[in-house]
Amino acid sequence: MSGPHPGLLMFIGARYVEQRINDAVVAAGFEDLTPAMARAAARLREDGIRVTDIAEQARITKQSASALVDQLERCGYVERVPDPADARARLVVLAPRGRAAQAVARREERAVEREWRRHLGAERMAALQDALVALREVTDPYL
Amino acid sequence: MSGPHPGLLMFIGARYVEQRINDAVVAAGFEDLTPAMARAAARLREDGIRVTDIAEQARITKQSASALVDQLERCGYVERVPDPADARARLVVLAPRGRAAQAVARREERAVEREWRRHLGAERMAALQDALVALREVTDPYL
DNA sequence: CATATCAGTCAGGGAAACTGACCAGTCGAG
DNA sequence: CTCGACTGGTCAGTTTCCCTGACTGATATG
Repeated sequence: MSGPHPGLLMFIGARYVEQRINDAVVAAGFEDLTPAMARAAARLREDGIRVTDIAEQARITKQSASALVDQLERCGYVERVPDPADARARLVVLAPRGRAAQAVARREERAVEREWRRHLGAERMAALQDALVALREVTDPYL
Repeated sequence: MSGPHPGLLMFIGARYVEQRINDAVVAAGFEDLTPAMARAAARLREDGIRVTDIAEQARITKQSASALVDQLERCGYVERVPDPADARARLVVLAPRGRAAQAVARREERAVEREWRRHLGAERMAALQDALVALREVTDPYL
């Protein structure tokens, strides 16, 4: 019919972005940051997040999330601080090193976006963004 | 600026499709087919394919590809037959059970596409497809 | 205050990928 | 035609990532 399935095309695109960002972060000297750690770290907010929430958003068990946070903590990317609102919980917050790595990742993300825009033109890029956002209503149970 | 990065949105969409297809295949009684096996099996062609080529296309090592084909073979989805053109090689071909599973997967794939088209409208769906195909020139080294 | 719920850890296991070393068949150059 | 380089594939061993199940301690609810 109309060529490859959009799902496959999205997979290719998503893999490309992840690879680009990972390469950039590693090249910037953060060599101990694995893709899985990065995926977990991507959920971090300024005001901290609970391990359980990371797990839920990333669709992994809290044990897996906890192990990844362990690694991130050991490598100095994050810290665990007590949650003032709930004595059972602890908040995962970015440490300075994590903040630096995140800046590199965001910069690369923007670079990829610029390249795509240059390749597609502003119009088609906007159409892509629009369609993807709209699709999210169907494909993302978190929203 | 303009909401989530397209790479993330693509990831969400791709994960959704993979999940839907996997669920459908499992529901149809192919419960021993893991996502990794399915990803390898998706590369199969009517006329057979070499393990090395599966590895290259799926971007995994030939050892990993070989292990997945082992599993697929053990579960009756594929067979390995000698390659008439090269005595070193063997061709991986679909067995009847694999053909049946593939039919289910293709049907679900089309169902997802229909749902997306209904949600977006034909026009935006076409724009999405168009942009994704164009992006592939940038993101897919295989083309 | 008793019980159910929730945050998180501990222990153990399995799937899927990797590297490195290796064998056997094929191909091209001398 | 044969010898070295290349290629298809396997074997052995390891790592990463994620899972289930059982558990502790803190909080919330009746």
